[in-house]
Amino acid sequence: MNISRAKSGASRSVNDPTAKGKGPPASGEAATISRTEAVQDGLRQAIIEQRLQPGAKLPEDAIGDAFGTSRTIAREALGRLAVEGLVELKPNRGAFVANPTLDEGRDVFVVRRGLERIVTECLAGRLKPGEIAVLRDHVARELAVSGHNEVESIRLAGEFHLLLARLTGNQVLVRYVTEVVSRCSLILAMYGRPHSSDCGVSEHGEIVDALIAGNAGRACELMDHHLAAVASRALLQEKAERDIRDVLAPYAARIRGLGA
Amino acid sequence: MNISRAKSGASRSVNDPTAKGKGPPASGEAATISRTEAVQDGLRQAIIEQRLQPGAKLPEDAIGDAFGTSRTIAREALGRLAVEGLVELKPNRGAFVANPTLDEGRDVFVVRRGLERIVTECLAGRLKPGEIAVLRDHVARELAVSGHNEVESIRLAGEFHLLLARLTGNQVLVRYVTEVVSRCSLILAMYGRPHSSDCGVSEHGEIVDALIAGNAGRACELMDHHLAAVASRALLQEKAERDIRDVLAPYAARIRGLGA
DNA sequence: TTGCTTCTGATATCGCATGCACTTGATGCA
DNA sequence: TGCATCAAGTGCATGCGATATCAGAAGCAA
Repeated sequence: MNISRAKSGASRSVNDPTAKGKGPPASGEAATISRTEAVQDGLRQAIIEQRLQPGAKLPEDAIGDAFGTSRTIAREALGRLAVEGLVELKPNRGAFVANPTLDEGRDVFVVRRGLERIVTECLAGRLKPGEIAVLRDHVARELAVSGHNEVESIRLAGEFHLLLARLTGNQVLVRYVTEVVSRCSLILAMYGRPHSSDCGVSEHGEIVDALIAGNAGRACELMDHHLAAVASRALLQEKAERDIRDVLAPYAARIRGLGA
Repeated sequence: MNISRAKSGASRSVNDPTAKGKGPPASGEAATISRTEAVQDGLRQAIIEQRLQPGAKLPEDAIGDAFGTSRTIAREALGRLAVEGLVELKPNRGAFVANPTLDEGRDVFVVRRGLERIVTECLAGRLKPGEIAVLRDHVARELAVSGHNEVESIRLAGEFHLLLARLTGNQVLVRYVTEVVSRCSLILAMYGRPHSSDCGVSEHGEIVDALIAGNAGRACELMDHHLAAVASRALLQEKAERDIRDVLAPYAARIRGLGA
């Protein structure tokens, strides 16, 4: 009844052409495909924020219900998230929140460092005054919430990197950086230390300075160190025992001890 | 009748788990989702080989018919190709083969150079004997067809870069490189000179040599020059007048001349 | 009357929901 | 422990309403 047709208010409101940020009919990836994208974005957010735990099952029915759409839309969104690497599709079994291994995490960070290096090279010395203002403002906001709003802090930190990517004007780069930042968020949530998973704000500021100065070499170096630091904070072995066998190993040992 | 159900021989044969190249059930992007992927691959190939001209309409019905599936599958394949950038989706209008502008082409090449730089850094000095043999063999095959089989030559050239990416073992990298190589193929076909759109084979050989020698710096330099050369050959203005307005401009001028 | 613009109906195709068959994993039973 | 039965949920095709484009008709100006 509530899904009788596109009259469901929630999904309709989403469908209205709100954020059409792109240039008019110019570049490739045209206007959003509405509902699928809405569900995709919602799920992505939920996964990144760990509202959906890694490994959690994502039944098409349940997602359709939750978003007020049919399984068709849910299914398509899941397919795209699978391409992004945030969801794992098991044939005939369904979709699950990705549960990346530590090695996969390392791979993602390797690619991210490479991509952000391109961003840095594209931007060094080419920032316009207005863009500089936006960046400075962003860093200031990061500084403001730093220390007393963990969630927002992490969100802004990711946003900083996306902002840089967008400033290149290179849509391909934007897409890839968006993807790896998402995946890194998930990986950080899984393996990072609870309270150090955000970027160092001061490092962001330094990077902006180097970009403005037009010192490409230094900017790249700073960015790379910055990401290396994030990665090393993220990819700690300590929380890497998500694998059930590792988690259960000590218990199993205890039991074996009893038996012996 | 022929689409009564999964009895259609063509699509079934495709569905059988043939190429499951990936490691068993290990990493993220699990087993292929069969039919959708088959259609996606078929369309991708057709686009890259220019059997489907840039800008050509891709109706769901027609694609479904062609592949012996329903619109559902065709639709999903088109959606994924849109994410890849090979297809453009216009809301309520349908799908079209991407028609990238020269600027978009440049963007893709920028990202490709960055990605392949990562590949090179990952590989330098770490190739195992078996892998070296595979690479040498591939270059030899490129040399063999070079000059008298344009199509195969281009295919092998792209394959060389994919091969390198795969050797890194980094699945994220593999996916991104695969995508940009596809898009570069399309761009080369659109804007490149007819007979120089393939990679220089000798350059491939040199890159392999540098990788084996473990000279990361030189390998990166070679790779970057190589791709810069490909890009410069590709992104010529001369064929950039695909935009109808540009193509017709001289004719319009003539008419205006008559009128005046 | 001729040519141009605008309106309206027809058609093709999309967006989405839903139904049916089939696979998979679970449960009960020998 | 091994096997048959069953339920849950995916995989896919298809139907229905919606939307955009196009052809032709009507209206209007020259």
